[in-house]
Amino acid sequence: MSQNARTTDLRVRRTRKLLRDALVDLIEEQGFAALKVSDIADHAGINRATFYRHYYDKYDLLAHCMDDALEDLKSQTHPPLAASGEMNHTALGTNLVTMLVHVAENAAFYRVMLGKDGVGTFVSRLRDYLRQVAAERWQILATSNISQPVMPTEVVLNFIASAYIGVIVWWVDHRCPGTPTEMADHLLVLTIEGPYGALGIHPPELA
Amino acid sequence: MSQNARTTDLRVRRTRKLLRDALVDLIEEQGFAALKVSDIADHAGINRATFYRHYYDKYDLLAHCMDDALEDLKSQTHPPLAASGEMNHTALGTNLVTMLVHVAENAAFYRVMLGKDGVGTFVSRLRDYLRQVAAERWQILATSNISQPVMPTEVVLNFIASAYIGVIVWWVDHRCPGTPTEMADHLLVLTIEGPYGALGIHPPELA
Amino acid sequence: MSQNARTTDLRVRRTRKLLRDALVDLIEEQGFAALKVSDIADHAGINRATFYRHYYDKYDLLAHCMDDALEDLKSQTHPPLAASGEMNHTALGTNLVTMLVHVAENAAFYRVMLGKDGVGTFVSRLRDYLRQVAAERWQILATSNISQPVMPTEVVLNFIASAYIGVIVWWVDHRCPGTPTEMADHLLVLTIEGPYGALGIHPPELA
Amino acid sequence: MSQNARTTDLRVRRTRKLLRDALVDLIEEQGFAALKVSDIADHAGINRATFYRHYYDKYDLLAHCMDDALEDLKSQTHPPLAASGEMNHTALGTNLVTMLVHVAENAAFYRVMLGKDGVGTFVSRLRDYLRQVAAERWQILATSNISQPVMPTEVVLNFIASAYIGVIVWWVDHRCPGTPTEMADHLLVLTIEGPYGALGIHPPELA
DNA sequence: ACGTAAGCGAGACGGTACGTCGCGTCTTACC
DNA sequence: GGTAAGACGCGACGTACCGTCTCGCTTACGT
Repeated sequence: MSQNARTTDLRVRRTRKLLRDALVDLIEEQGFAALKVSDIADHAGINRATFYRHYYDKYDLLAHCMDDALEDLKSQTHPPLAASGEMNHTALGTNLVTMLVHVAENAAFYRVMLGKDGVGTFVSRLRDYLRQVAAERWQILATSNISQPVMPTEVVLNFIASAYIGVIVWWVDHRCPGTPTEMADHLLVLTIEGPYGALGIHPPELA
Repeated sequence: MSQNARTTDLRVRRTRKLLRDALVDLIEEQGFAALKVSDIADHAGINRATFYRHYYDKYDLLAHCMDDALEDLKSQTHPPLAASGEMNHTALGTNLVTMLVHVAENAAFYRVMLGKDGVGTFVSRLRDYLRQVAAERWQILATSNISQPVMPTEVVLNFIASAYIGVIVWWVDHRCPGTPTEMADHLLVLTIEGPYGALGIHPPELA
Repeated sequence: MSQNARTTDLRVRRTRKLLRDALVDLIEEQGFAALKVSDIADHAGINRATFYRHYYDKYDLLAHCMDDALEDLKSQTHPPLAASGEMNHTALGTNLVTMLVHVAENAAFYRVMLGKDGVGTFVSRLRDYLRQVAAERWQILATSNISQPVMPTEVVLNFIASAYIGVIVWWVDHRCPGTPTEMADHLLVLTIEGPYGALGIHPPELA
Repeated sequence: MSQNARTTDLRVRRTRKLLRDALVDLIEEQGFAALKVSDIADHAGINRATFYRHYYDKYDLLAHCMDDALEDLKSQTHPPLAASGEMNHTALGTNLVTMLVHVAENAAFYRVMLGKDGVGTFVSRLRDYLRQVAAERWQILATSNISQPVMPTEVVLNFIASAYIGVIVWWVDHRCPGTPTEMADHLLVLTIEGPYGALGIHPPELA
């Protein structure tokens, strides 16, 4: 159960991989809540008792899958800092593209985790991560672009993080139309110019 | 089980109300997944077998609670059409305020349904509703304010709907700071000027 | 529930009769153990709640049916005492015939109560009654026909009582072949000459 | 559930034995009808769910107990055929003794199964067996001892089989007074000379 | 390379919750 | 007052899935 770093036994690694793959397959078919441990074990061609040698329960298995995915995601994105310490707008866009590429590569997984009947916990964790990324970006901008915020920063960060997830959900649900780069552009426009701007609306009088 | 509108028997109505109240109470304490039917029945002071005379299972009970909440929400908001057929910006803001008041009144329910370990289905349904409202709004604006959209409308609608939910989640999780009117203002600013604008950032060059 | 003698209300008498008839009908079809109160009530065309106004449960109803039957049986048989105080062998045979006529008239009831999956309690009660009748007969005979018994009287009485029931069971199970008088003759022969004698076997040496 | 002959798993055999023993104990205390599966499981120190892994319900368990007992009984008695093909009266008596020894050894079981509130099915099965044994005996006698029967053989066989059961019931209910050999003698006398003969009555005139 | 400790399959078991059923009580309305 | 209709508390039912536990067999590892 320990998962202690670098388990080396081939059989163990094989078993765990089979189980994790089975999990994603089955969540897609039936949703996570409906899954039974025996389903997962059967689908993986693994004895049920063996499942318990590696994971406490299906939630534990899921958590490890989420860890893997988020670990992978985090390892590919880096702070958008220019050498000068200023905002590197290119890096910012690059990060978005990187993230969307990762999502596209694991489209089945994200569709399953974020969609209707998705896994609330994963949504939460992903949102937290996006918020944190946005916060870091804001930290950098704030130093160079001082201004008085008209609302709590937290509100804006939650707005952005959730909005991004909403777009990602739509994207994977529709089998990732367009390229990651195009989607990243859309997100940047939405972030900088706002939804109205993205729709081409230039509000006349309103505040 | 029939649930046929306007069940008249007082005992039946009483029983169902007790069960629905118990559900919300307990989701708050333990989360929905961890709930047992016997917990709900006990907390409601109802026999477990009686529970099954009214609902198939806890999911059915939950669905009815969601129906009630969304029904309530929808009945309070109305299309922001001016008499002239033009966009009524005042009505638009009023609708937002109305919605937030409703959320604040049912803060416990929304905190529970939308938060970490929330109920994916409810998030979906609420998002669908918000997207639909946004779509209607956009229909009205589109006729009077023609312009070429730079991205699929669907992307923007999902962006907005999810973003609103993200803000609502933050709001109820922090016990609804500020007034509904202030929050509605924030949302309008975020929608019209975008997150950067809301933070007071006026991006120099980026298009 | 009181059953107090001569309940006079016509509706009550009608309800009880319907229920008792329904009981016998249904025991025949499904056996007593498998019966539900609602089955009985339905078959009787009576509301289930009304059933409980008259009987505690199906066992109570059954007990009353058994009481009726045994009451009826007992009221028709009389001690086989001649005026002289001696055994009246004619009366003895007459009693048997009377009993068998009663059984034949209630064949369905006895078949149901005594047969495979019958009601143990009724078998017991009937056996007790037969044993008591046999004991009385023996009392009379014993005074006039002294002899040293070779085994406890109780053994013989149980032998006879059970044997009679066995024959009755066979008789009603085969739809009462022959006349009650013939059966009574058979029983008398079996009782007086014994099974071997009844089969025409005259054992050479034994005993 | 398979019960396939010679289940080899020690745990399975142990569990089934515990359950069967518990059943007999509890029938004695409360009667079969009043027993709950949970009572049996508790008394056996077995989880209720495990009960259902081995038996459909309490009736199934009972049936298996009856099978065991009758199997045991049958395996100990053998046809009373002399080498010459003639009736072996010694073997006949020996069989009776064997049977009564078996009954005495399982007195609790038989008291419970045959007594008041006994199990009708078991009484039936035992009676069928005794009738069959008697029939075989009669087959042998009939060839050597031709005579015209005065009543259907079936009547006599039922008479005997039921009578024997009646005596057995009395015997186990009174904690098996006397020796099996003595009881066997009584039964032989009753069978050959009849109840009147056993009581020392030599009926004067009646034919 | 090979003996041995491990991982594994099979399946019995204790346990908990499920959804159902039938009981017996009660209330309401009708006749 | 007797009855019909039906909600309800209660408790047992039989099932499903969980997580644990042997018990042998097989398989990769370490010397």
